[in-house]
Amino acid sequence: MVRTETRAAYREAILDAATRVFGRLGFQDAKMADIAAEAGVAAGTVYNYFKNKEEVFRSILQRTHELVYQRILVHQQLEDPIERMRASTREAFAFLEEHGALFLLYVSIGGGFDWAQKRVEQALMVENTARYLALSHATLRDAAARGLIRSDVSVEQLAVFLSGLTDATIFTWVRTGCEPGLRDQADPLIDFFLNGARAP
Amino acid sequence: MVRTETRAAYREAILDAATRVFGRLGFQDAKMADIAAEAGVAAGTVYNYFKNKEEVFRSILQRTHELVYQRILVHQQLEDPIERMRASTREAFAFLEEHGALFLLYVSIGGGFDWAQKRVEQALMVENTARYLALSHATLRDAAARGLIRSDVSVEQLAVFLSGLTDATIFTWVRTGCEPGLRDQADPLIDFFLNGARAP
Amino acid sequence: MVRTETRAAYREAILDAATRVFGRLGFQDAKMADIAAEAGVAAGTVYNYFKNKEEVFRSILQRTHELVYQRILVHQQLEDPIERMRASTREAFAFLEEHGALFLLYVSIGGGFDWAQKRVEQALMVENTARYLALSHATLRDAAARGLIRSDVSVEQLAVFLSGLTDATIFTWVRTGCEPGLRDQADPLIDFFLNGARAP
Amino acid sequence: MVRTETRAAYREAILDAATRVFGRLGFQDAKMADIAAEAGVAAGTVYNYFKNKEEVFRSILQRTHELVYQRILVHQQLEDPIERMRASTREAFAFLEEHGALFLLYVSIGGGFDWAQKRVEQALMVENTARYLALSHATLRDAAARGLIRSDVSVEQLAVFLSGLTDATIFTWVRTGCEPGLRDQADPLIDFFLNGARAP
DNA sequence: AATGAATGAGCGTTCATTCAT
DNA sequence: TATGAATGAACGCTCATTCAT
Repeated sequence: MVRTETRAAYREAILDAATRVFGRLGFQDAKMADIAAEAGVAAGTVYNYFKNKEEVFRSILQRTHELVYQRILVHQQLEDPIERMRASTREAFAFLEEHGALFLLYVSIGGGFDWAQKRVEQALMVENTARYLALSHATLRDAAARGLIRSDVSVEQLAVFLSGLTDATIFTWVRTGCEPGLRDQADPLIDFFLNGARAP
Repeated sequence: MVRTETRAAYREAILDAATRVFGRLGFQDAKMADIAAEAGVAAGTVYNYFKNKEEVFRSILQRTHELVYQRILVHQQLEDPIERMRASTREAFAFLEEHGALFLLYVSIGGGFDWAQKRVEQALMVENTARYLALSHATLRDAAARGLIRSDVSVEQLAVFLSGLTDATIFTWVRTGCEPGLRDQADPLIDFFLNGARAP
Repeated sequence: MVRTETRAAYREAILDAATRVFGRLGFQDAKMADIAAEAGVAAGTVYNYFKNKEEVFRSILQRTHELVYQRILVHQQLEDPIERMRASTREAFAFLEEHGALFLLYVSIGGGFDWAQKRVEQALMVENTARYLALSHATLRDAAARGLIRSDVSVEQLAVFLSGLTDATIFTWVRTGCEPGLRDQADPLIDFFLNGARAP
Repeated sequence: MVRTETRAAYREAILDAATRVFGRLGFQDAKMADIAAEAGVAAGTVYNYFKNKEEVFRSILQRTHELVYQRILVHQQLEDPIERMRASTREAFAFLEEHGALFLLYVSIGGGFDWAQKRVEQALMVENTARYLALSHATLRDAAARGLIRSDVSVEQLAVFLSGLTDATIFTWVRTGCEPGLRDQADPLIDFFLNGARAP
């Protein structure tokens, strides 16, 4: 039992360290030696827990997605779909404020990573993104059924827009230095999503 | 004069080649040898025109931004700010449809590239982004002044939302395989920007 | 006593496992982990019995040589030196048929192993080879004394030829897939050794 | 042209250096850095001429085999098959005396090299060995047809014996320090091959 | 100015060996 | 004494960049 706990602790420590290092340097510039040093273990030790650098990265991604997903999932029981949207967005923003570096990591997959052959990662991304989208679709469908949002635009299209607004807000937050207060932007975001820019 | 033209032609040829290669492989996986081969020149020749790999990348970015900016600039003379938005978005989408690979390149900067020290690129990105934003801000300010859009949300905030909608649309387009028709999504996008998701 | 027996049993089990693994992969490609796994013990355990990988190898060699030597020794009491040769060769071939892998191991020392500094192994080889040669020399000397073989060629030279014929036969046997029947080639070999290729 | 010559010269220089290093240290212990240093080039340069370490090795082997084969081939026009055997053996021994290190290299393939998966090398070996054997078979068949050697043993079997005698002689020569005089052992060897050890 | 080969620093990964439990 | 995880030195190979021609 102790063994198992120790192993798990090592694994987590390495993932934590890797998250910091990847967040600081990006996938390519992060060296396995950096990660090991940050975790306070020998270089070889990392390989006792992960097959290679890519798997370290993949594991962080998976762990993070799982975490965020679970936290968002909690709010899906809210009756009002609009409230569900607000709560989900707020939760996602809160998570980012707590784990700033993670986002940098998240973003870093968007591009340089595994461009061509190694679409594997992208597949993983897509799969995870799909889970979020499924929640979003369900909520929007519910809202449409209740007449709360327009039905002349598909929920898929609306979900794209909603995620766009969310991502843009996050990007801007990161660009402006991750100042506290991101989570307060959830409600204005949803308001805009609902009402648009047209003067009332 | 001929000299100058020849130099310019070489330069352009290399940038064209590099754009294709970066678009295909991403910054990290693209080798200088690949670029040289694609351009039909020797590896060393690339270094007669660009200091290093990074400068090749930077130059593509700059050239592209300039191109897009000029094409968007043309529409800024439109009287109606809403029309300006529509035209600008349409123009940006049209450009992407014509130069698909460029976007991949653009995206590739989002992440792995220049993560830490090399914030230089990001500065360049920010600068260019700022130019677009300035246009966007001006248009939105104009629209607000004419009472076409709400004034209880800052134009800066609205610009963020607008760019978010645009980016999300582009992302989705790329993810679904760059099928023709992106430019047709400009109007629905602006409509949504103006009206939001609320049932009318 | 039990202790000692247990230790000996462990040692033998590890050597057996190592013989299989070395035979399968060769010295370089065989990992200590492989050997430990094959023996059903932990990696560290191997080091309780052998100083290092090299000593494991050396021990196998020694054990094998001892075994073969003892089996060959039995036949040295035969009166007729020619019969002694036949019996010895037959015995060696029989051993190889029973322990195919061992030969692979034996061969694997011929080359990559211990090339430079590590001449130690070669010394051990030479020493063991010398024991076989001593038997061979004695037999040939006996045969020469009885006028059974020519005396115008030194027994040392004849022993070299005899071992060459033996090795070549073994090599060919290995190259053709270790098919059963090697031991049947002992007599034709000795016949050739005695009579040569000249048409009678 | 100069280019081609220069390239060829580099290639040869690297192969020469590699032959010395492999001969000194064996395949495994020879480092690419050693080879590069011995050749007086940078480590990376070796990779401009050979895909990897294995290919360097393979190339040496091939080059050597070709050389020896050509030298032996010259003597195949001799009328008398026995003379052909003598000349071929003498030629092979002469080559070894001139290129001592090569044999060590040759031997080093016998074992540690490419044990399991990498049977490729062995295939190459077998192929080259086959060429020598073909010559040997032809000569022996010729001798048998003329009634010079016995016909109750297959030429294939006799070729195995002949190569065994040759290899054993070489081995002994190497073991005793590569003293000059190897080529003088060709005739006694053939004599033994023909007459065997039986007292006349 | 173009060429294309030489350069060599740099890094992911392996695995024999050690050591705390 | 067995365990099995931690260790870290070692090395093949890549590729951006330089430079002689």
